[in-house]
Amino acid sequence: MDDGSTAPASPPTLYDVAREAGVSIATASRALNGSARNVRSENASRVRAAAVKLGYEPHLSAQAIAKGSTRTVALVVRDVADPYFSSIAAGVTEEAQAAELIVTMAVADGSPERELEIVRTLRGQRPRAIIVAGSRVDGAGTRDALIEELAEYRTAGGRVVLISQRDLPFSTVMIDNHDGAARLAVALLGAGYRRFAVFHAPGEIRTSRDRHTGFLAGLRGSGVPEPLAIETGFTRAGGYDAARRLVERGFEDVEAVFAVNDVMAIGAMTAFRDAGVIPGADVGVAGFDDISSAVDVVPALTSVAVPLREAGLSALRLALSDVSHDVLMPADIVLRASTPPR
Amino acid sequence: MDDGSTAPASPPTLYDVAREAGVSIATASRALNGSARNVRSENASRVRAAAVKLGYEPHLSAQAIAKGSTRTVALVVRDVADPYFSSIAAGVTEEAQAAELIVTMAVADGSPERELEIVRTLRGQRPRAIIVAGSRVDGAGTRDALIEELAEYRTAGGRVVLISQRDLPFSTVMIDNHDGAARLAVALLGAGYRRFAVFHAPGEIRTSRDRHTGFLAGLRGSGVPEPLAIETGFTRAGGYDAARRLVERGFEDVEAVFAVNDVMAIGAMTAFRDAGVIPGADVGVAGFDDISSAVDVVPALTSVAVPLREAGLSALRLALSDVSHDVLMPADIVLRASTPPR
DNA sequence: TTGTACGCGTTATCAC
DNA sequence: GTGATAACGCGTACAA
Repeated sequence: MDDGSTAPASPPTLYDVAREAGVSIATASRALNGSARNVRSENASRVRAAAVKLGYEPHLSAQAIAKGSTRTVALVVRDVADPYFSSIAAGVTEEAQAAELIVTMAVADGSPERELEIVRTLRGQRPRAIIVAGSRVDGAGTRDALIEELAEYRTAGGRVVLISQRDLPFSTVMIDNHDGAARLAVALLGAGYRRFAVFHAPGEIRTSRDRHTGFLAGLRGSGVPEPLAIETGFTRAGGYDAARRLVERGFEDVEAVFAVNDVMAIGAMTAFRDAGVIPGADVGVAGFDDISSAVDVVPALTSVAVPLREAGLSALRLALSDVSHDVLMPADIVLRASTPPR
Repeated sequence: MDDGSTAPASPPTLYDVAREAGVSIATASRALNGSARNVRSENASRVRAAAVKLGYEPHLSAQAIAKGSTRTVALVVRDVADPYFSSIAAGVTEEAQAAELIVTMAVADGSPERELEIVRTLRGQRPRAIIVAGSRVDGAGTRDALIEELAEYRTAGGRVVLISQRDLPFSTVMIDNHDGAARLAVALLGAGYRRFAVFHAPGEIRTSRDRHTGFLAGLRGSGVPEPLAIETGFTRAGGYDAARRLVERGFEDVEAVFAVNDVMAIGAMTAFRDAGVIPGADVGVAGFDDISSAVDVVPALTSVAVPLREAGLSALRLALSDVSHDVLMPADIVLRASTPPR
């Protein structure tokens, strides 16, 4: 077919290495992988030399199929560019490197269908574990389908770990959304705030809902009026938009805003300022997650600190251990200048 | 060996599906993978039914070894949690999903040795392409080793694409660091600034060096004094620290600071403020990258916008195309309140 | 249209 | 210690 001028250039195989070293393929395998130390050292070094000379690198797929197991873990997140998920991803990859595992990452983009499809393809990789970081959305048949897919994966010997809320029957690294938000509410009450608005995402997003209801729970019994709820996107743009709408509506009846995550809160702060409203002075603002930029914004953002990187670390550790339980990541309230005492 | 109470639970294979459907393994393969449409539709549906019933998912490693190619691309970054890299990663994964490719990600953590080691293991995956996002560091033998490793991968049929500067002999998506910084310098001169400090990273970091020298080049001929150069880390903490040092030293002779990336600039702004120095008013601050938080910081940060996500998209597209050339991502100066005209 | 059989690169089980 | 050789799960000539 080809004119054959250039070879198809396929990578060297173990067979090539063995031939180069003048030994059998079996010996070459042993020398390189060394499941047993029973190779004459002279031969071993010849093989190693041949390997580097040829630029040989073992074919992981071939190893996987021969050994019946991979050194791969799969991670699915909603959006890598979001600091929330990239922090988790950083934790997972860090722990993976330590365990000499390769991590493959997929982005669900907030779509349950996409998420399901991703888990399906990922299963084909036969990864040691699949870690799904909180893009979970309630309702729809996709939820059951996802459960089934993950369950099949598990019965086939895979480990699955979820990060966020325990709303699916799998080991999960839980973020203390409800209680964290409740304690934030109490802290804000303590700072003298009594009239609130909550910027939240649509109800199918579990994380948003838990933080929202948690906040309300924290307020309960204090006698403060029911917070104004403004629904918007779970993103910076969503926060910006909600704040803009709040200003247009008039915000005389709200002293502080709780946005269910920091990027929303930060977007809201900018929107406020763009509208001539000074965050911290004219209106308090609080978020959730305590992403790193929370301290670089002005005024510094009150938030609920969640050890995201550690959550990633624990998730993989949990996946690799053979016990199956849950882990709760603590949430710490951190009051900053965006909610000065009043 | 085992008491056999619970089966080892290995995933169903194509063979199981074939048996369940009452056809040969070849027919099953054809029905599911469908390289040709020559399967009686009745059989085809039986096979598909059997597949879903058994929860079958093709073993990607087995397919890879049988077909001789994977549907995988590898991405190596310095730090996922850094918005610079996570934006690139977002672009790469987005394009990958579109091409139905799985992306495996590794973190080099700023260590050339680690980077080399990563590329080596990644080669074992036999990915379609390896994309290395600018953690390149000059000097040391690791550079040549990396070149050789990537070259071997390429001659073995792999595609390699670099993101950042064209300092290695491979297709690269170039960020216009030098020229962007030069134009920023000109813009700042135009805004009336004449005495500068530059916060830069150690010289081995190419990106930092290029932006630094580019800035100096932009100043050249204008007759302004040589900028004060402060070396620090390439991170937010580095920026914070540099600013602190500058304040301690006294900054009467500097009107504006150019930090070679935005996270450094943002860290610097916070440090200035912590020291009672108002960014924008007492000292101008400019960064590079135009990460999303640049507009959420106060005052909004002057920066050089680089389409990072697009860089990721192009990188993968370039890797998949069979031409081998370079792509230059434009850099746009965006003047904001952190460098008001004076 | 379908099934048999071989090959992909590797590990593991044997004999030697 | 070493070398054949049979797996591993799948694709695909080739023959039927």
